[in-house]
Amino acid sequence: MTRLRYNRPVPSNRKGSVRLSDVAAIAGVSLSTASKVLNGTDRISEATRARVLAVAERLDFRPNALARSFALGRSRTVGVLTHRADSTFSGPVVIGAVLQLGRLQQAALVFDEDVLVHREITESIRQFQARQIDGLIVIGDGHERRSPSITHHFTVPVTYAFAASDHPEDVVFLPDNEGAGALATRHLIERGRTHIAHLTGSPSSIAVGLRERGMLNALNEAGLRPAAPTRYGSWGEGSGVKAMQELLESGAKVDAVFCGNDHIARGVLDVCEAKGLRVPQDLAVVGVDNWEGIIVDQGVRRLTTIDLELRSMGQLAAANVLADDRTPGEHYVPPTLVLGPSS
Amino acid sequence: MTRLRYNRPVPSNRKGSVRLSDVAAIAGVSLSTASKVLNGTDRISEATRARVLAVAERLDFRPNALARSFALGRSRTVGVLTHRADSTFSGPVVIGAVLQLGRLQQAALVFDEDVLVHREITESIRQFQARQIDGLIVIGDGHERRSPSITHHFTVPVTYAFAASDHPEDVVFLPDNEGAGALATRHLIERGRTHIAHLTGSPSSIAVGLRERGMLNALNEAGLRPAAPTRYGSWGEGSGVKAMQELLESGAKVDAVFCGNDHIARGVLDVCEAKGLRVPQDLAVVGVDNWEGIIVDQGVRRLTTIDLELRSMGQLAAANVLADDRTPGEHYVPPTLVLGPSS
DNA sequence: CATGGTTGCGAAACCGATTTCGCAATGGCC
DNA sequence: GGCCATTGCGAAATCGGTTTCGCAACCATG
Repeated sequence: MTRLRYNRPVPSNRKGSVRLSDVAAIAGVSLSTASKVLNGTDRISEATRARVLAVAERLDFRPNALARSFALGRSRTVGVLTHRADSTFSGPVVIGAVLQLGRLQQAALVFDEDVLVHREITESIRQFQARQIDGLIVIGDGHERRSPSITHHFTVPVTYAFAASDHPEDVVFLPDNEGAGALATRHLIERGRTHIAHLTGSPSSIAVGLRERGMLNALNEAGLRPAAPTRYGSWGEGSGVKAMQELLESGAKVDAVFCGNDHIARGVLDVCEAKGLRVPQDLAVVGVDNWEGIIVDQGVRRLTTIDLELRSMGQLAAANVLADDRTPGEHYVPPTLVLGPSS
Repeated sequence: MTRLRYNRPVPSNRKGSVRLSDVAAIAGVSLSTASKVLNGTDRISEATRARVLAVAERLDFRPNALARSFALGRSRTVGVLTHRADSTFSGPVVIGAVLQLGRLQQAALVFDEDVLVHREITESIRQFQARQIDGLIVIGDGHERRSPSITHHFTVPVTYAFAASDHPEDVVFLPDNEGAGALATRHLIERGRTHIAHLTGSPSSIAVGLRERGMLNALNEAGLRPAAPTRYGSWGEGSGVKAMQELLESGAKVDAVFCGNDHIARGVLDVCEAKGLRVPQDLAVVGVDNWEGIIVDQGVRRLTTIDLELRSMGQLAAANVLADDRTPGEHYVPPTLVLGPSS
């Protein structure tokens, strides 16, 4: 009767994990052969392949990612450079990017720089280089300024999101403000509205101009014209109240308003309630940003709104930076319509 | 006249980067000595140290992080396991954690699991192990359920945030709901209020119970009692409207209300406006969540509110998982008071 | 049968750091 | 002067994979 052979773990490792050499030894092949089998490179006979795979499976072999990275020179880590990631709108972009990276088995090394110094090598850039990142995602703050291009500091792909870069060959993902304006307007037209006004924020904002253009395009397609001159203001609820009151006082015939954001739209709703205007029967209202979607889980949705798909933008940027075909230039992320009771 | 010696790069590397061996060769020391100088280990004469450091500086030597990780067996990567990271409240926690990790030069490998199967080895866990993460942060969804403890699957530290684990020795960071209730109430008392009511969400929520207790404690300290029985409801604005109307109809004397969240508080504000109650003179209002702070950049703040500091929670969890002293048990993140015009 | 190409696999170099161990020189002490 | 401990430094092993190169066996072709 033979002595029971206990299930002694195979490796004599420091961490007790199974190494490729363990697999090779047990399968009776060389290290190189085992490696080739696992990676599918080079020609290997079907018999050997099967044997190695079986042993690897049995030992639950998991290649040491650190050794692999070292040998390949690829870190499976992507740098993410944010510009005030704690701002309201950047958050979803960062989350979208980081989650997508996770799905692609890539770690994210996220640095938040207060200022992006133009074309200068910052400490963050040096860190990224030292860490041998496989790619870099630069996430802006969604404002109008172009980010300084830092692509030339890297040999790995760099993708920009939520702020244009100042180099035309860079790959950039941006919200489609023009599309948002068109989407909102077409929706209102489909709902039978023909007298549509635009109440929005600061006229100096490029985004405002683009949404305006999108709206005008959609109106033109339908042979319509704006029901009233666009009213500019600030981005707060109070501004929406004021703009709506003035619009009503102007006596213009209006059956729908496209609002620059959801705050303004809320202000409009408040005025409607105060004045006894029924929404959407008397006036349809569409906002932008979908923050009811962000904030409200249990709350009641009051608004139809345009979601600029910031999370998708981060997701697309992450997928892009690791992709093979990266078309240079600015890519616009299609917005979506979120239906609510206001239209 | 000697020929000009061009600034030929030193290394014969594949990536053209400076290796430690380059530094050592030029400084005229061995690889090991150079390594010891750079890491401060072992005894080295001042002269050699200075020489090596000077050369390293001159060549702009940056150690290859991949080789370093491999040799040390530490990946400088922390796993982050989220449970629906796109939910409203988890987002800030994830952002806080990821940014803090970046500050600590650690990459984040973020996996989002739809379900955390109790104590089972999921594919995510296997991936984390294969990637040799240096630590793991488990971020819950802020709901009441305890996350299943997965600490035993890892040899590296595991820290939980935003959901208790079901193992008492785990390190857990949670919002301080009791503290939030107390903070809000003390603030109202300091403002001279003595008739304080509580309008909140579902009575089955543990968070609600804790906030209630915090409020009662603070009232007791001041020798006060609630101005009215707590009114429960849902978490939406409509619920706040209803509760406030009922409170007024009940005839109770009330000069302040503590609301379960900012939606409810908004509903209360609306009722006040409709009934001609001045805020804060006739009625002070405090909410919870500070979503005006999250959402509004330009908007006008209407509410005083309690910020549960979710971002800080992520930050603390990240710092903790890499720290040396990790006290087991549940740690409560102190909430902050955000002053607004409603109190 | 000679030749040349293909197939299957292994030995060894390599990636770039850290770390162990040992040697020689130096210094202190009796 | 003799002995031992300390100091300063280098040779070589190590981490665990990937990859190059070459060898031997086999096959097909003329």
